Amino acid sequence: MKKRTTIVDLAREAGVTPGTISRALSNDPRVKQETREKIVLLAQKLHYQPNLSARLFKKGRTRNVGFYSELPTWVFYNNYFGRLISGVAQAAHEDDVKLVFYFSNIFLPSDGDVVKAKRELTGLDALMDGRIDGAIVLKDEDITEEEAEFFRAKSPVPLVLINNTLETQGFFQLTSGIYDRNLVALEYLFSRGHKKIGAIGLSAGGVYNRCSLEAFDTFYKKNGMVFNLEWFKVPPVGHDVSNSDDLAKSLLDLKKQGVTVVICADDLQGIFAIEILKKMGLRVPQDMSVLSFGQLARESSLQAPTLSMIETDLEAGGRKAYEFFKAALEGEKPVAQSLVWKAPTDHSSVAKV
Amino acid sequence: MKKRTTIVDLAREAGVTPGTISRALSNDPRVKQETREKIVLLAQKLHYQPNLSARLFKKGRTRNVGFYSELPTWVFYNNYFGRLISGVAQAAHEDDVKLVFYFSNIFLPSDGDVVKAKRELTGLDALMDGRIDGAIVLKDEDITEEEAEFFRAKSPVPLVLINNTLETQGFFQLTSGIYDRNLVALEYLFSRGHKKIGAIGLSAGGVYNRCSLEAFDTFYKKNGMVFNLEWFKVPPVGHDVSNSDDLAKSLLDLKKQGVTVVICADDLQGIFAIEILKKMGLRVPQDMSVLSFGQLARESSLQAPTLSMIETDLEAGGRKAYEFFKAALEGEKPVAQSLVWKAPTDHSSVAKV
DNA sequence: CTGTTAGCGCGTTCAT
DNA sequence: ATGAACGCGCTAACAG
Repeated sequence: MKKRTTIVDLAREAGVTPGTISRALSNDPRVKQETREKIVLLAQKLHYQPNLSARLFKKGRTRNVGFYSELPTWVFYNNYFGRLISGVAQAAHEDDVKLVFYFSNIFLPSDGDVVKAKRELTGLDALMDGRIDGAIVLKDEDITEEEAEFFRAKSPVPLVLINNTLETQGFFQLTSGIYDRNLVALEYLFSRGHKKIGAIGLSAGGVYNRCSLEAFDTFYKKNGMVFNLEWFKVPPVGHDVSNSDDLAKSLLDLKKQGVTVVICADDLQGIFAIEILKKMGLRVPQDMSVLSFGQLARESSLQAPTLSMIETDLEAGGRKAYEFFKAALEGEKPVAQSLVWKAPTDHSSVAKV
Repeated sequence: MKKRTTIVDLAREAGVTPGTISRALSNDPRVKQETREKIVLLAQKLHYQPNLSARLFKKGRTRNVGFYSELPTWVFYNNYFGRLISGVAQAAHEDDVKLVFYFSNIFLPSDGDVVKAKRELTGLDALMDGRIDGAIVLKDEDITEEEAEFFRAKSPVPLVLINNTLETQGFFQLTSGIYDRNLVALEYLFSRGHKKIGAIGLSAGGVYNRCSLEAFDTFYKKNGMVFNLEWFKVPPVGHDVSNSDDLAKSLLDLKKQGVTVVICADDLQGIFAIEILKKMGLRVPQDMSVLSFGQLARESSLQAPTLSMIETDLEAGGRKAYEFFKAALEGEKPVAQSLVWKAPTDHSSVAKV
């Protein structure tokens, strides 16, 4: 492998000092035209590339933005998170900032070393390693107040929290808006005449179910009705949220109770639900409508006539997260914002009751 | 934002020199136990985090591996490339190396600056910016010999080429094996009795069609038969490879010619083909079998009874690419390898002819 | 055992 | 218009 040609090599070759090279290549007006031309030519000839690491190191910046994820690497082929990341990547690229990935170690075995074990515990520590100017943080669960306090006080790099449900003081945040999007869904379904609305949650104990239920409860109360807790189905602990057997059992029970529409946690769950309903001999959406959140994956678009989506622009969300990172770098006052969710404009996939 | 506490701050506070701090924290045996403990305690108290940028800068390494892509950022939510990237990310993470993304600028407008324009032209130049120890390169088309020559001679960082079809001397390579996988497909289909095999290609002029056709030609000749060029359908230039109208026309034509199975370029194309065949009143796989390559996306798994896949472990491929990067760093001799493609073991989705 | 010095590659002074 | 010197944070070599 070829050794890097440094500014010193170039200076030696050109018979000048490194300072002159630096000035010549950064278009400093105080350098003789003739010298500059000679240097530029020589730089091309020797294929000199300034070492950005060194340059940025001196400046105390890295022009790297971290993306921290506590989820496994399937975020790279997941329609939801992948699109979010895609947005971040685009914004960063246009800004000539590199996107660097950090994954938590919580799934890896500890080797017993205390320092390492501690790092594995919080994971976020790694973001303070000096290799990034700040990070966009995708937590699995809400950040604890203890963690928040620590990073507010000690972190030399700003953190943008995404996918949090609570507002954590002192951080830029882009929440996924589980509560919000369920409200949008409920309003939409009410407008289509649905009164008995079912839902399939995610694994028990998580924020998704909590926030969703809160939205259901609030909305039904506001309309002078009571939400039946039996209509909110939570897959057994440890089960895949798209497990066919669980889904079939839940859907059958909902149907028996006269539920007319089921809200699924993600598009995949929705697609499976539709398949199961059809196998049960039910017509979708006439006998049961199915609704979910996000953007349809390309493969799922075949389901478009039956699956209705409460939509959001995830790539725009990613861009927004990057903007927050930039704002935080500039020292601006933290802002919390939710993804914007919109009701469908094409009503063909949700029955009118 | 808090200022970083540096090794100097720590040294001042502890009443020792930076050298001692460095040794104490890197478990150098030549430091008194008492001193080390004092320093470790103080480091925790002040939340000192060694600046990895500085540390690695001195060592002349970055512990960053680049992933260069000439494809848009949908690689982040694409089932094929996303899984490949996922494998790279896992391997890098386990090795405590960060994954940094580089995207080509070929889709962005030039601002007229000559240097920038040149960079936008090749794109790969950016990989020599000193921020990474090497890179995994996902090109859209094969690397030109001119480019190859340049990087062989001038690049201070090793490049691992993926998705290339040609073997380029002097580089570690993981080819996607378009030729190979088609051979596997053809052998499998012959073993199931198929003699008239159709295929849908990608946009005209690309390597995919070229390599596929070569495989078809070779295989048929070897078996004393002639492959009918009419059986290889190429979508019109500029059309989406899953365009319904084009697919319908192609499939109808294939059926008329007595073709019994169609090989699709990717799983999405395959899924659409199945839908179209069904709409045309044909039974899949009895009247026409559909086969494709890769790993089924989760959403596509609903098609399992009808869509047959020539399989490969893409995450393993990503890991392999990372191994190649490591080997290249160690100065090992370049190796070219193809993804390993396997015929299905469950034959229910391909009819016996 | 610990302090001192030098230097990684670069940009930015301050001189000349 | 250019050279010389310094420093970013850290580690390694050399002293003591």
